[in-house]
Amino acid sequence: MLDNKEITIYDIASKLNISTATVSRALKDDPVVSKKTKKKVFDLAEQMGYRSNHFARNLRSQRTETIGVIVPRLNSYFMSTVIAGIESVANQAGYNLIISQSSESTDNEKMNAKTMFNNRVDGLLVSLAYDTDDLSHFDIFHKKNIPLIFFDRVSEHVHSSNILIDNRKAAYGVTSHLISQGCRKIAHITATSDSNVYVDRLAGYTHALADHSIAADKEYIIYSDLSQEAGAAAAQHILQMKHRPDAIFVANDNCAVGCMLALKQAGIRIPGDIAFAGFNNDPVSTVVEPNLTTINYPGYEMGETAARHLINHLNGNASMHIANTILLRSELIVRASSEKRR
Amino acid sequence: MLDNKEITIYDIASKLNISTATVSRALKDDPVVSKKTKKKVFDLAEQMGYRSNHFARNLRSQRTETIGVIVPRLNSYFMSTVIAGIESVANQAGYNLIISQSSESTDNEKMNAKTMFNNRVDGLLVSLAYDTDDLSHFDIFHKKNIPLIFFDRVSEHVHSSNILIDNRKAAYGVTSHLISQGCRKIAHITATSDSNVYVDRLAGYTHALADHSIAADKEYIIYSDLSQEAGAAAAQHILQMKHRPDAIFVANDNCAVGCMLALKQAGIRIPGDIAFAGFNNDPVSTVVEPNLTTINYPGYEMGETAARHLINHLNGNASMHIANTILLRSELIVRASSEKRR
DNA sequence: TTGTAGGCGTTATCAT
DNA sequence: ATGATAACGCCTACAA
Repeated sequence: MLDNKEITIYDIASKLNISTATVSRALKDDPVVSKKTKKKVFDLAEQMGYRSNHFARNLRSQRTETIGVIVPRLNSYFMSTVIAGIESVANQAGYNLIISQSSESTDNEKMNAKTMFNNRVDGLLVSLAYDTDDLSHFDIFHKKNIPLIFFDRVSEHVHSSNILIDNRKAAYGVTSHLISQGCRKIAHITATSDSNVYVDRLAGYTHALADHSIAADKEYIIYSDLSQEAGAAAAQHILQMKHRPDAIFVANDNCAVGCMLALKQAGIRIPGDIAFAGFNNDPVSTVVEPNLTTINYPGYEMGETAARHLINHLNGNASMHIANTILLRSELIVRASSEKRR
Repeated sequence: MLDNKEITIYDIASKLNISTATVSRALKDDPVVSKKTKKKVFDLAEQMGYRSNHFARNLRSQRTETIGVIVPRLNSYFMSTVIAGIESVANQAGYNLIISQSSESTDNEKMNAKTMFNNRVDGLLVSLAYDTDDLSHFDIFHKKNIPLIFFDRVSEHVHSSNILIDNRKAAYGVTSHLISQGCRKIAHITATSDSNVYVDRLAGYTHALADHSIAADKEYIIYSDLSQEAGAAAAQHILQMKHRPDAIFVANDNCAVGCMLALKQAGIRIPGDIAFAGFNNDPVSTVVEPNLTTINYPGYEMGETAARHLINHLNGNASMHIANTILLRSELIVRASSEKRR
């Protein structure tokens, strides 16, 4: 038995012989309505299976209670963790999430942004695609005063906040750690991307070398797409180098693992011949043998922070302009892959 | 400079001295409108920065172009892959996604369902929480004729479709494979859950043993929460068993990996002493050594199928009642962890 | 081919 | 404490 007829406040009002205005007020617990009336309204609404119509409400109130999320990929450990964090905060605060992925394509990102805009999200959380440099597709949000927060893959945009970790510092720490283990010929595998994430990690690596008076060698900077397969390919390249590195710092764990496995297969001992460090603290880092030294990247917390920051702003509880950039703490986790001395 | 004033079809109509009806029709490319008028409308709309108001439209049309998704957890490899699949199809078809996680709690699931209902999703895709057995919180959807599709963690509900793999058959295949490798004392690590997923895998395991005239031993069925830590704990249990198994089939890869690592640490050789098989084809399965034999679970495809199925139904292109259950193909991937003979 | 006008369900403003 | 009523922006009979 289907009852497709939706109950509206008119139905409740007419049954109770009161006005829709009173019903509307009662339903939102307006203190101006008498307790008696409220109870009658609540009970009847419950009994008739009333549900409020968000669209009518949004149409009136010009708010949607919806947050848009655009990420490069949904199916990575890191990103799904971030999204779990966002969801938990948003859900608690009564906000809905609409989520889309750019698949690392700036064109998709533009379309996604437009969709979000047309859906009139109250605010937007974005992690940029690999090679997005022009941010003009986000201008419309600023024009309509819709708050925009970038996380992880961020970009300097005058009117938006950024939430990220200090990639430079983290990479500096990793590299220094490798140096402290006696390594001098340290390679770095990074992405062919201008994203802050990889640029900053490279900068941290470079600075650490310089601070320890180790000459930088261009040959030791290897560009890839950071996939596990790319790690294996990088391994082949490394095997053929004249001056093999004695340590490799990879910009993410997945790629590090691919590289490690391939080198091991070729008879290289880790960390004996080559020490290893990754980035992210992905689950694979505790599965690969030896376990991978890495940076713990607090994805869940980043999601929570981004969502909370945005919602606070929407509620007028905090000004987004004050905290233009929020840096989350990250930490070095030393595991066997880099312990040459113990 | 902010312009918060929204452009409506009224603005366009009055500027062009035509009616809103014509503008509305032109905007949706109604063939009844003259090309000339259409062009004028399009151009002006573009120029004025018009965007249609979904809420007004939804309020009229009683549709939302939104699909709700409820999953137990967002941050697992499998689930994020499924969601990526859903997103790609939904986005292509012009549907939005609103996503929430039950965190394996039936209470959360109920709240999520209610939220989805109040948001008037056009349809709902659900993977059930660990211990949901009563499905009455989904009755409201059926009452309003809102299509509901379960995937992976499903349940027999008269009015909904299920999309899953044949867990029983897959588990039967895994177990038979282990038997073919010469194993006779095969343990199974599963979840303390009545979910079809684990019940069916257990059934497949049991049947395979029976079909090969191997006596089932209750001691060989180990219950856990299937986390990596639980795998390690199971390993301790196994080490203390009088009659140690010579093979272990674990209901997911994560837990299998945790168990393998702990056993290896204790000096057990894999597959020599104990062969291993998991389930899901999670990335860790190709990182652990030896690589883990597993079942390839087509998560992305499952997401695509679920979304496509739902959208077809919403568009009236296919009846959901015809295909009440859709089984996706899964396949055994044999890797070193189970190859006793080669 | 275009226009008129009513209604989708809610909320805010003004009265009472 | 409650009611009447006008928006919110769009769509679609029906009329012209």
